[in-house]
Amino acid sequence: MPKIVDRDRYRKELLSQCLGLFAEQGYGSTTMRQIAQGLGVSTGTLYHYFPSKERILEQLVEELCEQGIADFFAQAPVAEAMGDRLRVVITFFVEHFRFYQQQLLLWIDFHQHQQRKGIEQGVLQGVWRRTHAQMVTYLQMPSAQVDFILVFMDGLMLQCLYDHGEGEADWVAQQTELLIGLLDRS
Amino acid sequence: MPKIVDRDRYRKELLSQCLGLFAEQGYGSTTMRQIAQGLGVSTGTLYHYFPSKERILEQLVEELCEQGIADFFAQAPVAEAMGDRLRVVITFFVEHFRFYQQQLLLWIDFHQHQQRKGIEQGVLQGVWRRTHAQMVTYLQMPSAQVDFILVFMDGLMLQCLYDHGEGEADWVAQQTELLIGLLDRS
Amino acid sequence: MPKIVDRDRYRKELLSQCLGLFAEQGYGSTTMRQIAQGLGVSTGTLYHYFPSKERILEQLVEELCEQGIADFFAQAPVAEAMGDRLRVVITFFVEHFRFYQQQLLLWIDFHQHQQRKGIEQGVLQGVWRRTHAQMVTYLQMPSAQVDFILVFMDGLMLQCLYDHGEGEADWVAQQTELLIGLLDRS
Amino acid sequence: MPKIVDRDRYRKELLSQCLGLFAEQGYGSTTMRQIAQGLGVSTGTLYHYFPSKERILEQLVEELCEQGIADFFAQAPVAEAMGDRLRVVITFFVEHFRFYQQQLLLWIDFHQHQQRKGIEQGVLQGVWRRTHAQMVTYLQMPSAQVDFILVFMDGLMLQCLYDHGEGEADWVAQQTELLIGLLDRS
DNA sequence: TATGAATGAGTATTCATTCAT
DNA sequence: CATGAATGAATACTCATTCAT
Repeated sequence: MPKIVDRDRYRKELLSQCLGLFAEQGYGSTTMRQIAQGLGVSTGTLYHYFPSKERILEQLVEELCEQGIADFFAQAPVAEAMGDRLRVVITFFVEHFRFYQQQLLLWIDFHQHQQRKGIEQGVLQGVWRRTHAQMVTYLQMPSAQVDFILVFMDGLMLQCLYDHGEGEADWVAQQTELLIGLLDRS
Repeated sequence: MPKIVDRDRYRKELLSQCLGLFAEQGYGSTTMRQIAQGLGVSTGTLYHYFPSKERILEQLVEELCEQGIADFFAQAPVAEAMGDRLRVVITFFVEHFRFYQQQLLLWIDFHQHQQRKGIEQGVLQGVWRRTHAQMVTYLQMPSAQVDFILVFMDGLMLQCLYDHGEGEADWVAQQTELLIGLLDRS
Repeated sequence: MPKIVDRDRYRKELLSQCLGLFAEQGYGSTTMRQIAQGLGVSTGTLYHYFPSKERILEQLVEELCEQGIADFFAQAPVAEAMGDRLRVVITFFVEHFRFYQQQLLLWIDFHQHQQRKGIEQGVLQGVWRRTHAQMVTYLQMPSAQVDFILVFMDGLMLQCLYDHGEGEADWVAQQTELLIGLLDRS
Repeated sequence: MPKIVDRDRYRKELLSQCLGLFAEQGYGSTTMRQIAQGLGVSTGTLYHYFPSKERILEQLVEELCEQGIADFFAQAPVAEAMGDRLRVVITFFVEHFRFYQQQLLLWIDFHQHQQRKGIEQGVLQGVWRRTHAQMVTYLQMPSAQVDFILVFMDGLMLQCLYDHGEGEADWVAQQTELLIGLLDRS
């Protein structure tokens, strides 16, 4: 039994390292050899833990969904004022910016992968809806406004992909403040 | 099999059709054969117009940059009130939603492609900055607010990628109204 | 009728220019486009005069055979002394050194081409035998010695392929003198 | 499917088998598939040992240079009389006739390959010069005469390419005897 | 369990050949 | 006749996957 736990733990460890690789190169342009090299193992070992390249992508998405917002609630304090709760969300988001950015890119790859295979986009839809529902619960704001916030944060990650090298943190702070300001006033 | 007279015109025609293909499958997962098939030509013809798959991506990005926002200004009426101008922008954006969405996906692919080749991200940075500058000119709003609008629209395109099948138009309308409302009040 | 003569004359003209191309790059590594470019015509025109790449090689070999030693006899004076006749041969050979060198390379290509197609080497054998016979007639020397001379000249062309850039002429003169000297003494 | 232990040894083994293939068909007309088939491996394995077709040719030439005349000296007895030493050389040459013939053809291919790439012919020049120098040392004959011998042997290999099927051995013997006779008398 | 050599189907690219103009 | 765009089979090369060690 402990053997299996270890194996699974290692598998997840490898999996999490794949996120960066896929985000950087794109799933389709990343070879199994590159992945193996990136993880510091041989291709043979890679195939011990994952049956195929396809399954790496799929398991990675599944894994991230499980985690997902869970991490946030495990740590997010309950705040009285809505403004405070919004700040909590944004602070958390900013602190894990790279991670969410990589996750975003992964979802795009996964989306294209599903499309290629002619599969319905149910998985990502589910992720998005669960995330949305949980944010509504936490923020206690109208659904449309929560959407607005999430959409904005997606856009923020995208923009940071190809611009704002040095001044990125400042720019993100400026933009998030703008968001908070606008929502406060409403 | 008619002899093409305007070689460059035809090249651009082919190029523009590549956008949809790359957006759907991702650059790395789209084969030259698929591209050729999608364009209704043979692989040989494809190579008659483009020296390599890589150059298709690069030329496509270059081509879209030239066009870029130019299309918008060619058609956008000058409005007195700032609110009207914002509506003009958003209406234009919504009307060309699919196109901008595909362009967004292409830029992500291009970004990863550049990263793979160890090239600086100057091209996309330039595109973004020019777009920003032109929107500032048109909207006559503070730079930060223009950023906010563009970021939001990016996020919108992303979200529509994997959700909102039927009710997409409504949802987009709701969200853009929210944006306009928030900015109006400020 | 004159039309045909013209066409044929032009075909031979093109053909003769192919010799240099094949000799330089090798038949297998020379593309039809390179040939066309080298001849200053389009690939379409090339196919007006030759049905296939293969046939260019074959026609070229055939053409050269017809010419072959004929050119020599058309010009070679009849000399009394055997030594003089040998000098005539060698002088002629040296004067057309590049041509014979290219022809040599062509024959090697042709030899490999025939082998690839599983064809007997009768053509080249025939060329060689006719050449030999004619040289015996002209030089009036024993068959074995004529062979010796021809073999030596083949070797000379080969060596000059990859050495003796500047001092080639001198070296060839030295070696041919050595040949004449050795044969004289016998 | 045994796991190869000595990677470099195996590489050289494969390499040496390429000589015959290139000599028979010519480098440009030999496909990687044919090579793989000829070596009894898959194309994948071929690329596991060689980065490109081009490099096979280049490595093959390099490898043969290293060996080169070394093999001769490893076995050649020291003879007193110059005539005896010449016989040793010629005997060795005749015994390895096919090998030298194939090497000759390879060098022609390599020469054309270098020319195609616009590279100076230094490699082959070097080989030839080293060979020449070593033969001068062994034979203790004047440089010009050694050249004469080597040139003659080159020519001999060439002639045997497209003639003398059955009676080849006899003819070679006759011609080499003629060479020895001529040089003896001088 | 881990390795990396081996495989061959699949990918990008080339090239002899055709054909509408 | 001449052209060069178009074709697709063939070529060089890659890469996910397997398997002996």
